[in-house]
Amino acid sequence: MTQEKLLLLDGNSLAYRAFFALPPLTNSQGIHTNSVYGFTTMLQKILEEEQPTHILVAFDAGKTTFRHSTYTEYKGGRQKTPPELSEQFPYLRKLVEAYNMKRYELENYEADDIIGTLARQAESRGLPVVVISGDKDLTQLATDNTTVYITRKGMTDIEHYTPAHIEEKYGLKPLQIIDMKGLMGDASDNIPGVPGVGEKTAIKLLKEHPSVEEVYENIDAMKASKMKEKLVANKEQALMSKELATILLEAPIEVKVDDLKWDGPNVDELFTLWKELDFKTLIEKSEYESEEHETMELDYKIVDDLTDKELVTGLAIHLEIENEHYHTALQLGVAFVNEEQAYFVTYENVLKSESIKNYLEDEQKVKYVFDLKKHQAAFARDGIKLQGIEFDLLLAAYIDDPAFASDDVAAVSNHYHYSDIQSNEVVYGKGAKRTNPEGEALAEHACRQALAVFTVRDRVLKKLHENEQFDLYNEIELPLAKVLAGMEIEGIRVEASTLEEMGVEIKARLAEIEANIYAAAGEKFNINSPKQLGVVLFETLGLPVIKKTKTGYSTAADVLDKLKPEHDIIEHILQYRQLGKLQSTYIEGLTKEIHADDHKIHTRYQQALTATGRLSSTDPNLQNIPIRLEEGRKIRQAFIPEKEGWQLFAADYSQIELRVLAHMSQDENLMQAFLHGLDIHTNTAMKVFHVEEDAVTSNMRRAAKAVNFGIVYGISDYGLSQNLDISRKEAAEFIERYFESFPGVKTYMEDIVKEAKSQGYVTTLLNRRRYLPDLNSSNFNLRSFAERTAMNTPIQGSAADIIKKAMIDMDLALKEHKLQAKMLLQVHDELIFEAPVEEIAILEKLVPEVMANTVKLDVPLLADYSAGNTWYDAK
DNA sequence: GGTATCACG
DNA sequence: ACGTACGTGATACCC
Repeated sequence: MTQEKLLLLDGNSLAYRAFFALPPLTNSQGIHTNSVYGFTTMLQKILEEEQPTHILVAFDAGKTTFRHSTYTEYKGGRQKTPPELSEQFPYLRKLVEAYNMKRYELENYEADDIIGTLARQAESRGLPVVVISGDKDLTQLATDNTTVYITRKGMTDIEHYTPAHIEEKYGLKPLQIIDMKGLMGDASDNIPGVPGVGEKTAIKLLKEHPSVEEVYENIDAMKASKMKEKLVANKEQALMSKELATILLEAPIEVKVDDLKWDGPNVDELFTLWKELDFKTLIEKSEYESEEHETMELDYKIVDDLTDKELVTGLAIHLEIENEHYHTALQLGVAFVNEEQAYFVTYENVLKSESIKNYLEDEQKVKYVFDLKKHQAAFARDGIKLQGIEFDLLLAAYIDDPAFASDDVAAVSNHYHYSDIQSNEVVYGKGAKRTNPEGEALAEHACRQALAVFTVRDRVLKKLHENEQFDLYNEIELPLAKVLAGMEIEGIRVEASTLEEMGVEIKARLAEIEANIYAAAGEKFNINSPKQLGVVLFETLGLPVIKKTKTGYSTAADVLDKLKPEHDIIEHILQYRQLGKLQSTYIEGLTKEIHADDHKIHTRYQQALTATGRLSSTDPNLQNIPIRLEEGRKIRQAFIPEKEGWQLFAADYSQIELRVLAHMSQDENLMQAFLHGLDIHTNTAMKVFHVEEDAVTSNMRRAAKAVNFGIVYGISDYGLSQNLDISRKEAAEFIERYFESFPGVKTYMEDIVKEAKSQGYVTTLLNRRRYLPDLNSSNFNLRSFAERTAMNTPIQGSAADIIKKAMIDMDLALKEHKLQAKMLLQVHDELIFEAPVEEIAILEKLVPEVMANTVKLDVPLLADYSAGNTWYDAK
C-alpha cells in the first residue's frame, strides 16, 4: 500500500512562471509552446519524485475576486497577458486532461484560496500535502503536514518551503509571511504595504513583534524615526495589505479531497498531445524511462530445445548475460526471434542442445544481434563458435551517430522510435537492488530485445545507406568486431610474479618517501588527499599558490614542478605520486585482472564508445600501460608471450595523424616533408624559426613538436602556452609563423570549421561522422570547443579508420600466410602480436607492409617495428 | 556520484 | 573578455 499524498498545483502561476523562465519555443505549426513545455517538465519531475495519489490543478476564475471589494486596485496595473502565452492556455487545459488530473476554478476566488482550503481539509485527516506554485505568497501555507514547492530560475529547479526552511531563510513562522507582505506589500499584485518598508525592515519589525497588529500595538514605544512616521501614516493600508495577502482557508469550494484521486495519465492522449507540440525529447525520455508504459503483447514461448523448423536463417538472437563483463559474466539464456516466432531457451538448455549449437555455428544461417563481439566472446567460453552474424545494431547505431553510443538495447531502439522494450536498468534494478531476472521476466526481456534488433534493423540500414556509411559499417566495423573478439578471447599472458616483485620494492620505497614527507611537513596526513596535501603545502608550509581548482588549491604535477625550487618536499611528493600510481593502478590493478586459469588478461575493447571512432579498452585498460618514464615502463616486463620460444612483436605508425593532416590539407610543405622522409618536428622548426637544419636546437625542436601537437588538437594560443610554459603572446606568434609556413594547413582548418558549421557535422577519411551541434552555440566556450573538435576529429578519426582497416587486413594476412602469429593488442597507432621466434622475420616484413598499404594517401604511411621477449623489450 | 590526478595515444 | 589544448580509463577522496 502506497502512502497517500495530495498534490495541489497553482495553474496560473506555474503557466506564467514557465512562460517567462523559458526561451520562446514553437512547434512546427508556429504555436508557442514554452509555457506548456515548462509546465510539463516540472510536472514529470514532481510526479516521479512525489508519487502523489491525489492531484488538483487550481486556476483563477475571471477577472475580479472578493479581494477587489476590499481594494479595487488589487492586481491593478498588470501587463496584459502576452498573446504568445494566451494561445497556450488551451493546450495547458488539454495537458491537464491528458494527465487525468482534476482541474478546478471558482468564481470570485483565486487559485490560492482553493489550494489553501483543500490543504486544510487534507490536514484535518492527516493526508500529506505538496503545494506547487511560482508565487512565494503560498509559502504561508507551510505546516508540518504541508510543504510548499516554489519553482526557481528554470522550471525544474524547485525550492522546498517547510516551516523549518522558512525559519532558516527569513527567521519567521509561515503565517508571518502574511504579515511580512502586509508591511512590505507586493508589487506584482499591486498590494501597497507600507511605502519604504522592504523585506529586510519587515523581517526586523516582525522579529520584535510577531504580527502587523502587534507592531502597531507597540508603536508608541518605538523611538522616533522616518520609518516610524511611515508606519503610523500607513496603518490602515498595512492592515488592508495583510488582509489582501491572506489566503482563504475556507473558500466555498465544491470539491472534496476524495474527488481528487489520481490513477496516472492517459498515456495515449498525453503522447498525442506531446507529438502535436513537438516535445520530442520528452517523448523519447519518457518512453525509455517509463517503467509502466504499456508494452504490446508479445507471444513468446520458453522451450527446452528448438528444431530445424524454428532455427531458420534471418533470426535475431539475443544472449542475455548477468552483467557487461562478458568474459566472466554468467550466461542466462538466448532468445530466437523473427516476425512470426519468439523463443527463449535457458543457457543451460542451449548447452545441451546439439541442434541449437549447430545453428549458432552455421555460417549459412544469417543472424542479427546487438553487440556481435559480446555474443562471440560469451559463447566462445563454452566452445561455441558463433558465426553467420550479418547485422549488429550496436555498431550500426554507432556509425549512424557516435553520440548515441549505449550498451542498452532499449536506449538505442528508442532512438529509432521503437519503444516496445524495457531498459536493463528497469529489468535488473540498479545499485544494491540489482538482481538477475528469472523465468518469465528473463525470457520476455530477452525476446523483446531480440525483437527490437529485428525490427529496427531496416530503419538503421536505410539511414546508413542514405548517409553513404554502409561501407564503413559493413566493411570496417562489422569485420573488425570479429577480429577484436579473437584478440580479446586470446588475451595476453601477464606474469603475476614479475608484478609482485616490483610491488614489494615499490612498497618499501613508498614507505621511505612517506616518512620523508611527514618529516618535511612536520605532521602526518593523507598524501593521497589533494585537499589535505593542499593545506600542508599552501598553509602549513606557506608555498605560493600557482593554480586553483573549483574546490581548492591545485596540486597537479605541472604546479608541483614549478614549486620544486621552493621546498624539498615537492620532489618527494612527485616521487610518491608516481610510485603510488604504479602500485595501485598497475601492480595491484593488473594483478586483479589476471585470470587464474590461463594466467592471461582479457581486456574488453569498447567499439561503440568514442566520439572520434577510436577504440577504448576497459577491465583493464591496456591502452595506457606506462612507457614514458623508465620506472613505469618496467611494468611491460610482465607482459609476455603465451608460449616458450615465442616473442612479442610491436609495430606502430609513425606520425600517422600529421600524415593524415598532410593528405587532407594537401599543404605543399607538409606533404614534401613526408615525401622526402624528413624528421617532421625538425622540419617544422626550420620553417617556423627560419633556420637551416644544423641550426635547429633541441629547444626549437621541442617547441615545434608542441606546435605540431597543437595543430592536431585544434590549436589555441592558450593551450600551447600552457604546454610550453611560455606567454600567450609568444604562443600566438608561434602559431602565426606556423601558418605562414604551412598556409595549406591554415586554409584547411578554416574550411573544415566553415563546412562543419553549414552541414552540422565533420567526416573522416572513411566517412565516419561526428555531429557538432555546439558550433552555433551562443556560449563562447561551447562554441570554441566545438570548433577545435571540428579540426581534431577528422584527423584523429581518420587515423582510427586507417588502423581499423589495417587490423582487418592484418588478420586476413596472418591467415593467408598460415602463420601461428596472433594479433593481441591495439593501442591507437600500434599493434602488438605474439609469434614463434621463427616467424618474427616474416612479421618484420609483413606487418609494416600491410599497415603502410591499407589505404592510399597522397603521402606515404610508415610503420616502425620491434620484437622482444617481453612487451618492454619490444621497443 | 563528482572531482582531482595521472596513465596512454 | 570569455577560458581552453584532442581522445580515453582507473584510482582515491569525499560528500
